[in-house]
Amino acid sequence: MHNVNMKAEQLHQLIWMSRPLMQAAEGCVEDGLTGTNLTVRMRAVLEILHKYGEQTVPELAARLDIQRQYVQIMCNETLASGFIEQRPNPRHKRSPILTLTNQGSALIEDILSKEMQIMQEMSEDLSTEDIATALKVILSVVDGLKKRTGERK
Amino acid sequence: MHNVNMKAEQLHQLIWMSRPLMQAAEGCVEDGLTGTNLTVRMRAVLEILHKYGEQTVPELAARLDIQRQYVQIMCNETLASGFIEQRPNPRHKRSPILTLTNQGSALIEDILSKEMQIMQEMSEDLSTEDIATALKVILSVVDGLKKRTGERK
DNA sequence: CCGATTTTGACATTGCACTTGTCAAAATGA
DNA sequence: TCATTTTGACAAGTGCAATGTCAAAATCGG
Repeated sequence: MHNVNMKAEQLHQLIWMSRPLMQAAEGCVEDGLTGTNLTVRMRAVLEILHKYGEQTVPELAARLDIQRQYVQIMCNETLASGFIEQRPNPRHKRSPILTLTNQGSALIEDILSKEMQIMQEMSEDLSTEDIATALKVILSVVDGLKKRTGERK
Repeated sequence: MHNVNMKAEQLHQLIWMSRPLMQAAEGCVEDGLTGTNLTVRMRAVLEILHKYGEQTVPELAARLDIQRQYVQIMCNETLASGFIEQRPNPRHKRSPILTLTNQGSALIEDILSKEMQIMQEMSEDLSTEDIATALKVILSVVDGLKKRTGERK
């Protein structure tokens, strides 16, 4: 009984660390972007393109889970700075496929490798099992929260 | 070596779950607020006052880690709706102490207990140790990221 | 006690990260 | 072929803040 409450309270505490965690992460990323002419949201576009390959704006929007209109703006900015380019889309003539330019590809790889180095440094303090456990718990919590949202609708 | 990279990648994945986690958490909280005339930020004011006791606006701002000017607005809204009230501050005559009204106190207790019930349900799938481990990892990561931010300055 | 500094509340402005709505061209599907 | 959907472009609005400024009040150092 008391044990149950302790679990619940720790879970509560864990969940509300998500905001500080996000802020710390974004701050760190932003730091790594100084001198690159990239914004955080342009970096996000490059990262998805690098990870999942070339794709259209609506596909990116689905992946990022934000409105396509806004993703369009992000992508137009990124296009303007030359880190991505458009390629004709055989499947849809109005919606070109976005791909990394050589410059964009080199840049995102450099950024990601520097970020990975930070990850490695930080993971030195932690065991493989603990990290895996933490990830598992978080995935489970996100899932649980989502299931419980909007269920009254 | 390969192990090191796996740790780093899992950590990376964990960190970028913070946004979905936060959104899911806030969505769930918002759900629990329907019908209460409370907004998420008013709830935050009530929660801090409930947890740490009566205090002034600047103290609240420090606790929430946001600008006092904005906290002022949040508190004025909460004052207007009658969930908190002002009490003269013996230590500072311009800065009244904010305290929960009976109504506010009952409301936040009700909200928190409903939230705790959700926490308990979710924690059923997870062991006490795993939750503790996850919390430990997250605290460590937040700490590590913060240390590495702005260090070039 | 006094003058300099700090704290506080109030108000105004601005920025950011999105969402929402609309339109027209184009593409798709029945 | 014709109704529906997709897409890019554009406009407007929203929520959550940060930032700047002011004046009254409070505090602090001598």
